[in-house]
Amino acid sequence: MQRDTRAELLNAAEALFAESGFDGVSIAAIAGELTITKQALLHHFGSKEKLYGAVLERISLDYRQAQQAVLQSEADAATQLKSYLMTLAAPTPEAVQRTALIMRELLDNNERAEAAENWYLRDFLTGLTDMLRAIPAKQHMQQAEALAAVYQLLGAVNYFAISRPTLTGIFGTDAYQDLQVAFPQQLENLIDAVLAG
Amino acid sequence: MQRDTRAELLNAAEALFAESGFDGVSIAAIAGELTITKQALLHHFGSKEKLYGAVLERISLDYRQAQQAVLQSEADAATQLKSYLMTLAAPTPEAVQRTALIMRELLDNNERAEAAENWYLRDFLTGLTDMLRAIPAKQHMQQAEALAAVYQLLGAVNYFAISRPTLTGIFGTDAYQDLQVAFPQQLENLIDAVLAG
DNA sequence: TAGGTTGCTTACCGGATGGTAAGGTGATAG
DNA sequence: CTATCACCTTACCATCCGGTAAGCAACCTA
Repeated sequence: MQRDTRAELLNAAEALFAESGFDGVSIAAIAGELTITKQALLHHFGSKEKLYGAVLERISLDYRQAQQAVLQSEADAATQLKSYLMTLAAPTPEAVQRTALIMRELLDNNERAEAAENWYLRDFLTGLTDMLRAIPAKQHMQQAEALAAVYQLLGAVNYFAISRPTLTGIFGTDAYQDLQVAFPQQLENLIDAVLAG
Repeated sequence: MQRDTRAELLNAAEALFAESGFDGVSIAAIAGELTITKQALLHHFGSKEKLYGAVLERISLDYRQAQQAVLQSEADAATQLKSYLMTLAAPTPEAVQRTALIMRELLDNNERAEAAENWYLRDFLTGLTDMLRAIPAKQHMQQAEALAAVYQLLGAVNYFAISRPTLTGIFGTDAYQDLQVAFPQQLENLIDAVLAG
């Protein structure tokens, strides 16, 4: 399979899985995005589950790479972690899409527990806790404490990202504009408060 | 329809919708939980969408009632908000279930945008922002700022709640036990840091 | 006792789903 | 020139889905 064909298929699958979930999308719908038949898609990926796995794998790799890039900057540990979290909070469509997909994965992990995929997330999470514990004031933290703290920061970032449709529905698009301005400011406050404490 | 029959049906539907999502559950599966036929369930609720709506409605009502209960306590505003958030973080199966269902709703709201359901969440959210702005040190906050801050706290609480399967899969059940102990401690730190700032 | 309502049942349906089987086409390698 | 292989097609299938139609027994009411 051609490199870019595969990438385009993964792009389409990622977008649709993020939007409607594994059960909410048919492979025919994914194939239709690129005017390919359902059977051609199955030919490339074998099954719907494997396609979904390939999407997850690509995301985890990208996440890890972004983490490594931040780690190689010259800034101190606290600044590195903060800037990485602010990057995750960027409201670009691609970032929001992936946030949604990961959240769906967390929710669905009960039933479709593909242990294999977890290992990618493991690196991502331990990378974050390492970043936190690299901060001088936080070196006393136990592994569990650091992970809990990191998880709370992730939640603070990600929960808002997936709520745009609901929030605009409730408060209107104008109010949501204000929210989009206020959110990163408040997030900065929160991160500073946590990292200083 | 009998009161308790309806409640039992809603219980079963709530559990299954939370576990597998709207598309991941068939009405036959829900009916099977109470050993009645799919058609009996349809007879009571009309359609799958309406059943789902009834589940959401009951949850929102309960959320609002719990909020009102906290508001009628004698404690100061900061303590009220904090104790309410800690209540939301309680890892009881029922609370986790509802957290998962609401999160799925946020994710699916794109396509199945039933505007009606949003209004229940609206009261819940404005109730929270009111609680925040009742704190003397926070009365200067704009509506959008308060909502953003509240949303971050909600995310910090809820993201962890739905991640148990994934986290136990990655780190094992023993490590997850430690996490469950560390989480509320860190959460208390975080809430204190935010409310004091 | 007649009529309506509630709470179910069995029977059925059209459509969509994930997946299989088999065949064809064009490029590439021996 | 021929064999292989990647890539894609049409044809087909068993299964499950949400929803409709019609009927039936129990019960309440007039």
